[in-house]
Amino acid sequence: MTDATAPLERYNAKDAEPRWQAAWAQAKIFETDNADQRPKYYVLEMFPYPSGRIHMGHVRNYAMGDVVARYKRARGFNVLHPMGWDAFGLPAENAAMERKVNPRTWTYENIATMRGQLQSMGLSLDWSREIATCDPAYYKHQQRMFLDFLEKGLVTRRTAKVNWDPVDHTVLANEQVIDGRGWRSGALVEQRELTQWFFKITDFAEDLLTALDGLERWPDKVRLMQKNWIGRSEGLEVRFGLTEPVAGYGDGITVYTTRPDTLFGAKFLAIAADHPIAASLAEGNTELQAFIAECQRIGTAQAAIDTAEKLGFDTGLRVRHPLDPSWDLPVYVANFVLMEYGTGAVFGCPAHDQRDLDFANKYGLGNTPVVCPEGQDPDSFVITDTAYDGDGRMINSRFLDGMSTDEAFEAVANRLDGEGVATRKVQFRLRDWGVSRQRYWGCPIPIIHCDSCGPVPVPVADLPVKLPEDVSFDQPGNPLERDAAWRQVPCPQCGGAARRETDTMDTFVDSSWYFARFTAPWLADEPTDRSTVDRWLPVDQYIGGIEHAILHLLYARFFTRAMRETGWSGVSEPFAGLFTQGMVVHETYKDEAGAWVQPADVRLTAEGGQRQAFHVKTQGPVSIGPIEKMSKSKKNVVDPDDIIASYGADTARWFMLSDSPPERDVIWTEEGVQGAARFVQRVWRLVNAACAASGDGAADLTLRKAAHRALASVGEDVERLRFNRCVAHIYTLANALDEALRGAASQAAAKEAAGILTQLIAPMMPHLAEECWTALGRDGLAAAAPWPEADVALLVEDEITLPVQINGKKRADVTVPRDADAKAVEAATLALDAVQKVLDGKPPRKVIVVPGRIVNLVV
RNA sequence: GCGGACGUGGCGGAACCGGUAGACGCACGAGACUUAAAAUCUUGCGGCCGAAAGGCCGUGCGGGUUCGAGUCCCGCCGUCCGCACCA
Repeated sequence: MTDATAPLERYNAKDAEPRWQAAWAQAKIFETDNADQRPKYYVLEMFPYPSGRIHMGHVRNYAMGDVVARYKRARGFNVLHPMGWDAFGLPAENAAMERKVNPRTWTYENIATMRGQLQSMGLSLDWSREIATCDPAYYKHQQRMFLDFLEKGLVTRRTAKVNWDPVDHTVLANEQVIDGRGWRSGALVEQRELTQWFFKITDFAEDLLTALDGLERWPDKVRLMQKNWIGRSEGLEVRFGLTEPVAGYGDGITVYTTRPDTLFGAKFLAIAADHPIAASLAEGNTELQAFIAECQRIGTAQAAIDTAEKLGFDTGLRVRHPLDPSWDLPVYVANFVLMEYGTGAVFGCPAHDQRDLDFANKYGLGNTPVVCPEGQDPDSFVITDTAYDGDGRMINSRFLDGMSTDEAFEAVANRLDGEGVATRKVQFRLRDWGVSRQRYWGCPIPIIHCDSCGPVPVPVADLPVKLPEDVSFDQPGNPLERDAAWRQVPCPQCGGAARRETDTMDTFVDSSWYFARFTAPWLADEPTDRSTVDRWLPVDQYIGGIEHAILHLLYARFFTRAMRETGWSGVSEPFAGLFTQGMVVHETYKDEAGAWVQPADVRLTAEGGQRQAFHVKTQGPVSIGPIEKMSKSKKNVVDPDDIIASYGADTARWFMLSDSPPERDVIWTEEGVQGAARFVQRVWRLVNAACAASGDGAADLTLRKAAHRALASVGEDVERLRFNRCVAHIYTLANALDEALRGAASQAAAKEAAGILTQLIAPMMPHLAEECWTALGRDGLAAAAPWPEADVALLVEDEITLPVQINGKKRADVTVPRDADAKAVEAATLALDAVQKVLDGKPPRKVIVVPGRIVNLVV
């Protein structure tokens, strides 16, 4: 019943949104009080890198987090929902080189821009807790914890082979090398020997692995990825005695194996090219030197590894089999053995390892099967070019014959262990986290190098070690190394001339504890306050991209444990609930010349279902390409500012939450945004129509049921982060309200339903909700209103309609009272005309009644 | 190669513990209002047969379990993701 005399003005987002943002800020309703005694809820989205402008991925991420924050607030929780900036990193230095701006200036300008953009989204953030990791007030505490970790033995400095990114001129951690390339630069990574600082993440390998089981609100996928990354295996370190000692090395080679059961199938030993014994042997052996050099050359390029043949070099050395001193095995240097894993040496069992088999076949070493699959005749079991790596019965293995592989493993382990030849060893794939970066724009490592005292920690009282402000980027490399004034300092221990560590910390260190800092970012002297951090952590709901499944999420788990060890927190796990959202993707467009065209320049038509695209300027045809992740290179990006300017933040948020399940990619389409914009206006019309309703109330009960059903469903789905379903429930309620207004809803019932609709949209479209709240004449702010309780009595129907199947096919419906028992349902079903016609006087062979679900007759 | 996830209309997707497949939205068609367009409203929309009532087919493919399978089991095919010489 819309009032036709005075046409309703359209909802004006441009006017309403800043107005409500100001109202929220003034009421300070999103500022969180640590002393508030209500149950806490900490919701956090991964903080952004201040690259310049926010992108649609940010909009999606923060829209989701904001729904949770606003919903939990309405549910009576003391919600912490902070925002900050992951502000150190290479792009600032690249900008400095390209545009001659100071990295700090560049970063803070970006922060200002992006803060404004986030604020225009209407996010319910506590801006009073904002932090930037490049602020000395932040990294001071990171330096403090570095020193604490050092004292606890959780930081070490050692020479190691590291991944060197030749484009970014810095070292990368293993986690930061993707397919042999730097995660940022995409450059092929080289191996270099450097002295570096390491965080001893491997000290926690076992705990990081087993604790994954307790992270029940993490995606299985992420837990599995971390599990594989940590890569635990149980095996044996076995010493093979050399028939003759090697000068400068010793008289035995230790290998690591997870298959000691197959020891009687051994045909050779293989050692890594950079194994110490290989180095000893290479002295004076130019052939071996050449082979080692060749291995190292191939070893740096991932592509080569994929195709590289198994190559070996017979050293001429012989070792004795640990279970039979009369049995000698040749020792090869092989290109497939990694020095970094295990002991850098393996024994080869060709029959039961494909790689060993390839190698043995190439060098004519033969094979002896020692594990026979169940059901296979041992006498006819022969291995030619496919190794058998499964379980079975031991054969050709002397005292092991007849045992299972597991029994044989134990028997060998016990025997060799008893003889002092082998020890059981749990091996991890995970390696220590190298945190040294040869870059300027990062947290300085608080160490001073003194020729007489070695590396000396900077005294806590002298923290922070601040980055020098006046730096030049006119030369490649790290400006800190060239800054003599900054570098040269007296040794804190002996007072002699010394120099600062010029490496800075990996920026992943910065993001490994920011969630803890948010709990009390104002603390000047300490990183955290124990009682505060212990009350807020773990984060109840963390939301971010899947790309951090290993990197950031593993580092943060380590760092939280290290903080626990050093007393800065009492918790072990940083994130109790994790949600990984999908990407924002978009169609790609190309003009006739094959150049990428940005969506803003494309006009789409769809006459008769045939989609066509034209360039808005030239009117020339544009071809529609595949849907891909938004990227600058393909120009398929949509600027959030443009969307907010033309449609408003609520429309952008609503569209982001509609349709696609949040963990999947969402396809950004112009039609979709327009659909969202239409719904914004529709809600506005409905709420106003409800205020003007004047029906006799005939539709009231139906409407109230619909409203409370939506209320219950939306609540349940927000809790499970199924925002696309929330959207569907809200549409259903809007349809019901429309229907009821056309029918005869009373004003009271219409306004109640409109009020519920307003509260349901409030977490997603908060500005529109405030405007509707005011139109409905409700007090205060919708953002501060408690969540309405669903009336359970309205959720159940008195009568239910069940489908009736005959032989599994639906043939009729039967309507029965809600609490009808199986007998009554059966009787009602058999009385149906449609059923009687089929039965034709005969009784059904079987009747299945599932109360509240279905009836199935077998005839 | 190893590990994992997924496969439903023109599209995004829904379907809880095995119980009415396609909710909700987008796109599209027809109609109303309008001089016209936009907006809005009504209506249709998996395929085939039919005027309709209704019937048959249908959740990647082939089998199986079950009164009943998108859902469970076995075997294929395809797509995506992660790891990748890890001993």
